[in-house]
Amino acid sequence: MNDKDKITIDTVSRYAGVSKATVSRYLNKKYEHMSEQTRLHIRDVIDELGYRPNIIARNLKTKTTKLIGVIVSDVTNPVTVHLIKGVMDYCTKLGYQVITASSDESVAKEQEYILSMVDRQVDGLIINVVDYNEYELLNTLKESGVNMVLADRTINKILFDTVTTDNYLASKIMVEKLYSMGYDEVALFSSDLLKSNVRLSRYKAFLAASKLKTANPEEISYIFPKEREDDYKTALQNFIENNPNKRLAIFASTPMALLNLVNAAYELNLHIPEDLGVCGYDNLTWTKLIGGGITVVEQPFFDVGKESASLLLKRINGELTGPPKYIELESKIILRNSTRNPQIAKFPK
Amino acid sequence: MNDKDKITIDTVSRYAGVSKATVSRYLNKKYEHMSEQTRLHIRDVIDELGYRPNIIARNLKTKTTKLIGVIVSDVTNPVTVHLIKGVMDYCTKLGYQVITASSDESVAKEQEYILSMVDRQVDGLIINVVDYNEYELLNTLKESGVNMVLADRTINKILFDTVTTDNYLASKIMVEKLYSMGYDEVALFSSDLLKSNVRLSRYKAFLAASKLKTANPEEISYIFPKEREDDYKTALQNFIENNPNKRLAIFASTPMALLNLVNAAYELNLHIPEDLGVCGYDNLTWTKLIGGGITVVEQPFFDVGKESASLLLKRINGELTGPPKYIELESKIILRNSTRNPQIAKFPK
DNA sequence: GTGAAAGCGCTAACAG
DNA sequence: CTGTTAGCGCTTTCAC
Repeated sequence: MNDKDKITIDTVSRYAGVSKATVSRYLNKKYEHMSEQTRLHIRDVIDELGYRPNIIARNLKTKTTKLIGVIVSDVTNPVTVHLIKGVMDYCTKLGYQVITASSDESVAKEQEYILSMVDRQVDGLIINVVDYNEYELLNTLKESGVNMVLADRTINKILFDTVTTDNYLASKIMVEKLYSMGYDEVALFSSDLLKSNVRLSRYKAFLAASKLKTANPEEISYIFPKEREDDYKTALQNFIENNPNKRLAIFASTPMALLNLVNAAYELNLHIPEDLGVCGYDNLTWTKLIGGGITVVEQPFFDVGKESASLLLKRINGELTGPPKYIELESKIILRNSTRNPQIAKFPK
Repeated sequence: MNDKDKITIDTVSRYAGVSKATVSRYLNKKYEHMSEQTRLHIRDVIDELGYRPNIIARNLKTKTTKLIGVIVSDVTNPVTVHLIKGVMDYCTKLGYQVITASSDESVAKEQEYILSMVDRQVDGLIINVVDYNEYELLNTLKESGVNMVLADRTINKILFDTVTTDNYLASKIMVEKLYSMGYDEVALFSSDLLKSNVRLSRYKAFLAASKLKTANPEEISYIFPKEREDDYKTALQNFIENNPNKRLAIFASTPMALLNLVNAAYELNLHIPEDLGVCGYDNLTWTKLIGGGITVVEQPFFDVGKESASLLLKRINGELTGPPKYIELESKIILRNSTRNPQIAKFPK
């Protein structure tokens, strides 16, 4: 970053005894109408000088930055992280770089980051939206032709290409499977579902799957807006006391709910799977270990990222036109020990 | 991204009936020598037009991008992720944006990403280096005055500001604590330690702490370059068989080793903490749950990121000059159930 | 307090 | 096959 001896395309052209245009052609690999001699010569001069083109100058001229902005609701989320990796790997391979931000579940931050990325002239945006409501800015962006794809979380009005997973279907199958394995009653434990379509879909799927098996699925849907340990314990105790002599299972529709559920079971001295069947989202490391393994729904998050990037770059290059696509990738149910053994739940000792 | 009706500083100046220079002053909040009237007027025109400055053009002129590059060895690593978050939060607050890449433990990729980020004129770089060897590029960068800080992982020659954690000290204390709690023999389980100073420090600390307590600490240092489940099982069995009638504990110096160790114990039907004391790195979610909680060393990774960013931005702004700083942040030992109960190990049934 | 003009480093017609 | 020229959209002296 020394200022004096900065080497620009001008330096190179002077040393090589050619024009800047020719050097530029070389840089952009437009060798067609270029003598091999000058090509080699320019190469040598560039080598010798250690010249590196200034991308910013190029960006200004070409009005394209080869930058993709990614805004996720939480970078530290162990699941989201694979989405980011999927985006990165795909983008990197095609010569794009990725600029990341974490909205921390705040719509205000999300908007702020969208704007600052657009200001920075990113070629496109991949967003894991905080809220399922479309807002003014999104419409404006849409109108002004900003390339954007929604990953994982969706908004109610399909304005942009969207890549997500089969939350409804996978959850429905999961719950149905529990019943068909021999459980008499399946409850839902979920984190707060106010803002995300993802959680809502899983909830609806639970209701749909339970409808034919139990009287009031709403009554055994436990939602935990505060994620308080005690609430989980109370709910769990509640569920068991209200269902004596039944084989019970719980579907925890978020990793947080699953974690808290497992913890509550531990604290109440309930054994999994002897006293209680347990399954949930997602396939985190610890789910392999606890109680000999917990049955989970695994979402293809790397692929969600990859597919999002793929759609985005296709839009950017004009390879894809027309109305927004909506893609659901298939989740996988991983059966483990925690749902192995439907039995009458014993009351906590 | 419409081309026709693009609104530039020129549009604004024309509408406002002032010069581009004045608008530029407004944009950069140089209100000192500016009548309130024109200031307000320009504000209104900008509002009305919905003008947004083109950051790229500004970057080209000012030769500063307010972009920070972060290259980590693995973005999906649940620990690293907090480092990134620390960097992001700090940078965002100061108006910088973060461009991220994952070297996937490849020095070649690391170099490639460094170069492409430098080409993109990032103001500075934060790197979680793959290898402790300094290489040519690093020296070149150093000489050309590129601002760079090394986070978590270090290189042997201190070329750049470095922020890491007290790996040696924390590991030493951890092992000493195990002995003082009543364990007779403490083994080390570690992932491959070829390339990272982090792992090497922990290994050396183990040797130092064990020296006075046991004859040949090297012999009970188990390294697993392949991370194969069976190797863990064999090693564990080995350690126990060779130490009959002793209270045994294991220090797993990486999360991977800890995970595999716990799994191996499970498979061998060894109970934690009844048959075996276990502790290790890092404080991942699942360590709270397994066997009523596993004792771990928790590294302040968010702060490592934050401090790295802080140093970097200080260098960039010239608030910090002189030789590279080397900072070790303090880890915290979290005592849990897994080391609660030093007992004679029973042979696996 | 404001404007004119030059230029950041590159690309892309258009000539030749 | 190569050079000339005119910007991209902004900032920044230097005048006035």
